[in-house]
Amino acid sequence: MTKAPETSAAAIENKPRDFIREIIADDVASGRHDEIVTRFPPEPNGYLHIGHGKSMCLNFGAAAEFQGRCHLRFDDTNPTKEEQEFINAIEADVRWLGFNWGKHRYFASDNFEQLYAWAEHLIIEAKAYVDDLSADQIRVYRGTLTEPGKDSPHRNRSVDENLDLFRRMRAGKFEDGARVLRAKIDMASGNINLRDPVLYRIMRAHHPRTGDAWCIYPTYDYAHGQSDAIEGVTHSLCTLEFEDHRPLYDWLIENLPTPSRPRQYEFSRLNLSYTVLSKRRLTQLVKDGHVSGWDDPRMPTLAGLRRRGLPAAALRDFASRIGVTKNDSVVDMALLDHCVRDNLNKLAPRRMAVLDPLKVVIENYPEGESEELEAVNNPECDADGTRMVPFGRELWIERADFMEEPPKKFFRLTPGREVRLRYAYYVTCIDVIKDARGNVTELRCNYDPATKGGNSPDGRKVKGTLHWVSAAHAVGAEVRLYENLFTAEMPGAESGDMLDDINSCSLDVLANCQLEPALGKTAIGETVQFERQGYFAADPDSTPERPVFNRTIGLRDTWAKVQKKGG
RNA sequence: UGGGGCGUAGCCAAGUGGCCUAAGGCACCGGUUUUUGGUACCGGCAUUCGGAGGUUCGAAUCCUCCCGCCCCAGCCA
Repeated sequence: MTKAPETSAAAIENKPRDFIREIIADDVASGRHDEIVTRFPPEPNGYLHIGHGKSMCLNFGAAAEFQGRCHLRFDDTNPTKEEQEFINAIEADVRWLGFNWGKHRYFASDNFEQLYAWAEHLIIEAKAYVDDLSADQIRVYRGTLTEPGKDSPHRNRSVDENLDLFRRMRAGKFEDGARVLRAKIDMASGNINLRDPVLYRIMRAHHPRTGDAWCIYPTYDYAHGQSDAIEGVTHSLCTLEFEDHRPLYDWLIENLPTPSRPRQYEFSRLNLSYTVLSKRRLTQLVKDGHVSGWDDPRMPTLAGLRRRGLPAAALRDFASRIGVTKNDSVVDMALLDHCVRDNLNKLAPRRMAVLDPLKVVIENYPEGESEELEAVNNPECDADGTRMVPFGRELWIERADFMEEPPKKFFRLTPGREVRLRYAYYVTCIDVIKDARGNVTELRCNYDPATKGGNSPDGRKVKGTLHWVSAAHAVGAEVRLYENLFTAEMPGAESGDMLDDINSCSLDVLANCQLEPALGKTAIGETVQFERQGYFAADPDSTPERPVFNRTIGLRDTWAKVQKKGG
């Protein structure tokens, strides 16, 4: 059930599935490159989310389809925000999603010495200069969106003076922020990125990779394209907001003696309804404690989705379904849900678990006895075989599966009605026990021994089939039910503050769930189907005595829809 | 008001002048099967492509104008 066959089929047919692959296919056809090389370039300042997943599927996927390679490159040019913890987490997430960078793991910081040398080259060519203006002054000189900027008074320093100043910047002779190196392009350009962009800034910060070797650091614009060129990247794919950086990307490549000529192409970033995907906002959710951490199962981070129980293959399937374009779009969360159900339906073992238990006593079943009944592990996969499930006189069923006064289309248990207990027997409710306040506390039923396994020899039919757990054998557990983190499709769209749309009911912890015995041995991270309810993944918080499950996603529930319609 | 992009159904998205009275998927609505009210299967769901003109025998695809939305004024990426 992996997606690999589909991917290779697409590669064999060599059918571009989006405009990026079309560009690559054209370049392959024209023989522009010997080998296609892409790169996935995260900054290690946070955890990867599903939007990065889309990017990885594009970069690693397209490279593989064209027999090329994809590098993992950390864009680590700002040591004030980057941490080793994030580097480790990112690598784990890329691997989990199913991608392999082989020996091609790079850091922009690997290139610091070369980047510095090229900066001197620009200075010597009179294409870069050291500016003494403060950050505030530079902003003023930059002009506005509609008004051109003004040249800095230091724009026409001599090459020698610039070289000297820049060397002293590197040598730590100046305070943080005292000077910057700027490209000398065009202060009147309509494109603000071309108004003498900053290439280097002075920043005394400990870098996770280079430690304290540097006190000047290159900016993204200066480091990124040159790192692409050094690595031999042919297609540098990024999101739309970098579109107007492309002239600068090209300017630098054209004015530097780089070993190759990469090209940048832009596609639209992923937006998903009912969640947020900006690193700034995800960081805020974590830091302000609205979630338990980066791997909270409600988070759209890869770590969160993994803990929630989403299979990596479902995420890859999702990526291929949403496509790659330049349209601003918001993908319906329902599509992700569908991909998850589709994958898990084929692969997840079936088990029985009662989330909200109601006691049932089978009056005509002998006291103190029990038996084992055969249950199918996965009707979608015969090879998964069967298992034995214990049955006894006292059972747990789902409270929602009984109604004393049922509405018209309620097919489940009700006084006097016969239903099937899945893989067990037909039972009929003969009495309802209540407490002083009138709450149902227990059901008394009779079973028909001739219906063992769940079929009646006389061919009589029942409308309802219920899941159940033998009370004597049940394993107690905690189950965590999740909903979307936000109640609005686009959090914060109305008020400007996403917190106004946060869903206060996004987590519901059920402490008294009863599971069939086999569930007590579920491996952490494994996702199973609780029959008739949904898919659930064993959480790392589980202990041998008490498993904890996260609801990955519920089964489609047409009964809930019927109920809703009925009133 | 400068620069750069984008507009095909509720959502995503094919389409690159004639086979488009516009693929496919999600969602939704019907129905069949069913020991999961799950799955699977069948059927429905844009005479119309942001709008208006124009070119053409013929336009979602070409041209013109207009409208709407997104991004850019970090020494963030």
